[in-house]
Amino acid sequence: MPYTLQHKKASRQRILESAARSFLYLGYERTGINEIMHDAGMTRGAFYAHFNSKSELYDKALTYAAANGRFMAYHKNDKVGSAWLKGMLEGYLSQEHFEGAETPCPLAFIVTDIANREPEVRQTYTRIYKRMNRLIAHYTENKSDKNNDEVFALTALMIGGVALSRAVDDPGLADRLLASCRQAAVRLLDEDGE
Amino acid sequence: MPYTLQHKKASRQRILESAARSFLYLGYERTGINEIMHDAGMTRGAFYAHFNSKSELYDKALTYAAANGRFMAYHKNDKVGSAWLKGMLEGYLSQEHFEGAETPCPLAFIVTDIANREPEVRQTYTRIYKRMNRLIAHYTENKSDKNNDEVFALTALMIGGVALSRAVDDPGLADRLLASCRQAAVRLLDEDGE
DNA sequence: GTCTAAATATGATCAAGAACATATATAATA
DNA sequence: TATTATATATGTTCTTGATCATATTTAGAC
Repeated sequence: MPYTLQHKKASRQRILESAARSFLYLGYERTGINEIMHDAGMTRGAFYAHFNSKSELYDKALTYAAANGRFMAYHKNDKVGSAWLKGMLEGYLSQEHFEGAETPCPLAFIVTDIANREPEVRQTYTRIYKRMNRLIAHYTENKSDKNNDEVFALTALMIGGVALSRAVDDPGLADRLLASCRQAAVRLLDEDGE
Repeated sequence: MPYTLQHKKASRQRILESAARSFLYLGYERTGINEIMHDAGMTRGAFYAHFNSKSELYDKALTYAAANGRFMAYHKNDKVGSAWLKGMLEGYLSQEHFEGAETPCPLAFIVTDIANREPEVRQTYTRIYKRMNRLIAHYTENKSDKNNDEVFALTALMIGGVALSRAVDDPGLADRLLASCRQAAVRLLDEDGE
């Protein structure tokens, strides 16, 4: 048998990394297989030994980006309760996140692209979104036993804030709007805590 | 002189309408000049008598969509203060808005597409976004004379909520998250009012 | 009615990019 | 070292779509 299995796995990994970066920053249509493969140190032909289509790659890259993204990074640390929440908010609604973070949150970077993608992709996106909410709800420790739907507003605020700060032309405006979102997010959290 | 001037204006109008719809719902790359012109009752050749490029059309369609969009529609009614605000929120964060409204808000429908567009387009987007904030701030009537940056969080919540509800796979989830956003928005407003 | 300038239509060009088919290079095994 | 299965590379096809050049139609002016 040729080429060790880990060689192939490493190649696939590099493809996923470069695909995730490109898809998140340039969107679906503007990223090409050629460039992705070139960034991964290969040429286009090798692509089809790893994935069946561009759309499938998008799906896998989305999952990959979510697992390694800014948000999940915070999940790993050992803070608890509101300390975790505030730290996560600071990081998520930050300047570094929207401009050039290595691992941005796909939920925020490609919200608008998702509606036109294949059903599988939308399903993947939805799953990731649900997980994000579930995770935050866990840290919120809502006393009342009603559902945790308040979290939806918080995540919408986070995702909207980051997406907007990226869209907007004016860096100063981006900073101000992120600051405003941080404040509002904390306020929403404090109320829910009661 | 051939063709009356209003004839040309009417054609341009139809192009803008069909372009706005297509750009908002399908995004930049998935909408083609051919289809836009066909929807407007012409063929591609006629396009260049009205606009210089697809990118220029996008810019103009964005402005057009903003002027005729869901948000501006509410600006015209005669409600005042918090009545206006709550009505606007109900309409903006509504099911009809994210699924198939004739005139959706471009800020929410194409947030993520903007970062990769030409500078002129980003400038236009930013201008529209600023106007939205200014308008809401006007109705908020903030007592304190500090800046009105709290509005940024409100609009981020609105835009994020609508964008997410469109992305998500599950209509029930979309409804719940919109409801959550409506509640949170009102809460944010009530606090600012003090 | 004829003429003319501008609006619209048709045909052609050109580039980009996904997908595939075929070639080559690799590394484990015998 | 020869073999072989598989990873990667190269060349090609095909489609799509923006743009442009050239026709044709239109409605007002003479």
